[in-house]
Amino acid sequence: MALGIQHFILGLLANQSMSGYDVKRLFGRFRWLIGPSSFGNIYPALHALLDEGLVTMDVIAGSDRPPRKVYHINERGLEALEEWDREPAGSDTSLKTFVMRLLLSGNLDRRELIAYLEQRRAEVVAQRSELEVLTDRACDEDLGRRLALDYGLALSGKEIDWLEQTLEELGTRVVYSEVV
Amino acid sequence: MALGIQHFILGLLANQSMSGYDVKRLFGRFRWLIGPSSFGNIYPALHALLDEGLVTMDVIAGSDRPPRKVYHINERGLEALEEWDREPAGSDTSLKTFVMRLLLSGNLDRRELIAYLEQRRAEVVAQRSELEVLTDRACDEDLGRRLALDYGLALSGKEIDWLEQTLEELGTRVVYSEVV
DNA sequence: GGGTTCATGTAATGGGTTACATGATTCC
DNA sequence: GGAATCATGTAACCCATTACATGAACCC
Repeated sequence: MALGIQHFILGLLANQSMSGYDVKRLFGRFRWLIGPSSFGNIYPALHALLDEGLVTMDVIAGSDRPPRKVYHINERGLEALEEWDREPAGSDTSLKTFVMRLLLSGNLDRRELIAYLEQRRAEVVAQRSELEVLTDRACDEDLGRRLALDYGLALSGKEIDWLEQTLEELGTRVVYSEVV
Repeated sequence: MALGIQHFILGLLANQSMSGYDVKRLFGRFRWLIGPSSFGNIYPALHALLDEGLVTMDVIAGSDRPPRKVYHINERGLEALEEWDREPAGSDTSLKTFVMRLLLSGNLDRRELIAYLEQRRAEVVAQRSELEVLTDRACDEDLGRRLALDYGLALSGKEIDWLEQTLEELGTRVVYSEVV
C-alpha cells in the first residue's frame, strides 16, 4: 500500500478542495522531488475516491474556461485518512515518500509532526553513515559510483541540517496555532 | 521505457559483474535516493537479460556460503546499452532518475558527462525558480506545503552547488584518464 | 495558423510490488 | 532456539505509464 496515489490525493483534499488539474499542477511543482505524474493515474484515483464515498464533487462552470470538477473530502474521507495514518508507515525511507508525507503534514498536530521529523532524521543519519563507510574504501570504485556517493553525502548532509533547523524552530516557538 | 530496471542493471553490469544479490545490496545503499527495490524485479530482469543474450552467467560455488550466480555483460549487451543511451533521455527530471543515471555515468566519456551535468543544472535551476515563485505568495498556504517548499529550496540549492563544484573539478583537472 | 494553457477523460499494456517459498550458516 | 545474513527464485495482482481522444480560448 505504502502511500499510494489515492491516499496521497485524499490527504491533499483534506487541506484544500481541488480539481484533478490542480492536483496535477501540484505534482508538477514538486516533480523534481517526487517524480513524474500523469492524468492517467490522477483522474482514475479521483473517480475511485468518489465511488468509495470518501469525497464529493462539484462541477464549477467557468465563464470563459472549461468547467472544473472540484473534489471535497467528507467525514468518511477524513476517517479513512486517519486510519491510513495509523498504519505502521512501512520501511520506505525514500526521499520521494518523505516529501509526499511532508506535503500532507498539515494534517498532523505539532507533536506528531516533531516525532515524524525526528524519526526521519534518525533514518537519514543511518543512511548517511552507510554511505560514509563506502566512501572510505571507494578508491577502487568507478567514477559513476564515486559521483553518486559524493552526491548522496552532500544531499543527506543538507537534509539533516534542514531537519535540525526545522525541529528547532518547531520546538522554540509556536509556528502554528495549536488547533488540534 | 524511461530507464527501466533492466536497462539500469545492464548499465551496472557494464562497470562490474555482479550477482542479483549484489545488485540488491547496491540498491539498498542508495535506497534513500532511489527508493525501495526487491528481488521480485531484480531476478526477473536478470533472467530477461540472459534470454535476450545480452549477458552471460557463471555459477560460483562458495565453500561455506550458497552458490552465487554472477552475471557478465557481453558484446551484444554493450551495443544494446549504447543504443539505449542514444535515446532522447525523456523529460524525467526526477532526483531518482538523476541518481540512477549518475551511477551509470562511468560508461560516459568526460565530454558526455559534462554535458549531462550541465543539462541537469539547467533543469534544477528551472525547478528551483518555480519553487521560489510559490514561496513568495505562500503566506496563505498550509504548514505542510510551506515545509515541503522550504525543503525543496534547501535541497535544490545544495544540488546546484554540488553540480557547479563537480563541473569545475571536471573542467580544471583530469579526474579520469581519458580512455575513450 | 500554430502553440500554449486550461480542462477532462479512456484503454491497453506492461512492469513492478507484494507475498510466498526454500535453505544453509552464524551469532546471541 | 530465534534472528540475521547470504542466496535464490515464482506468481498474481494491481497500479501506473503511455498513448490516444476532445475541445475551447488566447496569444504571437
